[in-house]
Amino acid sequence: MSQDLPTTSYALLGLLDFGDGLTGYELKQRADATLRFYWVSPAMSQVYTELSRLSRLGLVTASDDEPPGGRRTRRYRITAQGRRDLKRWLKEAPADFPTLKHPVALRLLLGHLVEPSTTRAMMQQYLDALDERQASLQEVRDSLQSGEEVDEQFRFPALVADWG
Amino acid sequence: MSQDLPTTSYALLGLLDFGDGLTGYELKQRADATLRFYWVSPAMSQVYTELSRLSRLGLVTASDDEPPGGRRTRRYRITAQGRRDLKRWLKEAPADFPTLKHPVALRLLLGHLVEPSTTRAMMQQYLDALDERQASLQEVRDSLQSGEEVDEQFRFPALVADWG
DNA sequence: TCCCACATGTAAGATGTTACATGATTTA
DNA sequence: TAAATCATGTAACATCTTACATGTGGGA
Repeated sequence: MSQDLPTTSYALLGLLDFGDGLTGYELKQRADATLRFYWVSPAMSQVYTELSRLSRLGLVTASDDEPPGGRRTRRYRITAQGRRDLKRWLKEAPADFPTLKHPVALRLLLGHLVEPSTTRAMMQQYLDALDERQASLQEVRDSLQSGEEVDEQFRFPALVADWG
Repeated sequence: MSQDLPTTSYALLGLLDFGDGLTGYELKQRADATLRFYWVSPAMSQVYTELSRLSRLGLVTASDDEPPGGRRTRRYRITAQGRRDLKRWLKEAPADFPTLKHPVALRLLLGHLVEPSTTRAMMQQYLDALDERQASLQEVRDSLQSGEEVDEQFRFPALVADWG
């Protein structure tokens, strides 16, 4: 019990900790809304696999709701053990470096291979998409009130925006 | 021929394009020195697997150097086909968003679970490590002269430094 | 009635890591 | 002479994605 899990597991566990009693589907939505800005938002199917692992390890409990003639849903809650393990991980895991995968920067570096116009077109495409993303981030921001988190979430995309 | 490859393949191909005739070992070093700032630097073993794939696809050629009684080395060069495919990728691939995996930010978000002192300790650890990283980045910077690339490379860690 | 959002999973496959295995050359 | 660096790979495994399969409920 309580071996080391991948960071994604702890991230999901953490999301469950302040939004208790979620379905896998809802959890994925939370992940898309928050996690994606400083971690990867796992695919739907991975959320389910992760949840069944956490359940197997006793870090979450599942409650089966199958109302007569209704739709089957399964709600997950973090257990005391889960909270314990999560805290332990927060304390003990080393402060790893952020990993950035920036395809646009990569291609900019290789830009000497193609005509400047192509690179410009790519950047334009990127900036357009950025605008959309910023808008969606704004929504997330509006939906929160606690100051601290927002700062952190906002920082990265703001910096990326700088880039243009 | 010339299907789509993962971004990492093109990244390595690109590195080969301006540092021709490298061994797998050297390629890995280049990747560590430059790629890691805006992409992941693949593990040694993956570099070799990737090179044999690229070789199989005809995008690179390998020259076997086995001097009598000496150490076996294999140097890789990008082919015309490889350069063509790389250019095609630079032109056609969509301008994907950067992906950030930021364990420290993640744990900051979950910080309410542990005592502030623990969080502070983690941040301190992180900042210390950042200092080292900045120093190593400075080296890379010094070893280059062309202005453009440096800017891009420098941007991210500088922003991360902001964070403290 | 048709489509979209909700809801849950399985299977196959790609990507990428760590551990293992081996050996030569250089430097302290 | 011992350790670090150079050099190349294989095997096992973990992570994560896409495609597939299935079905309910609500709204246009």
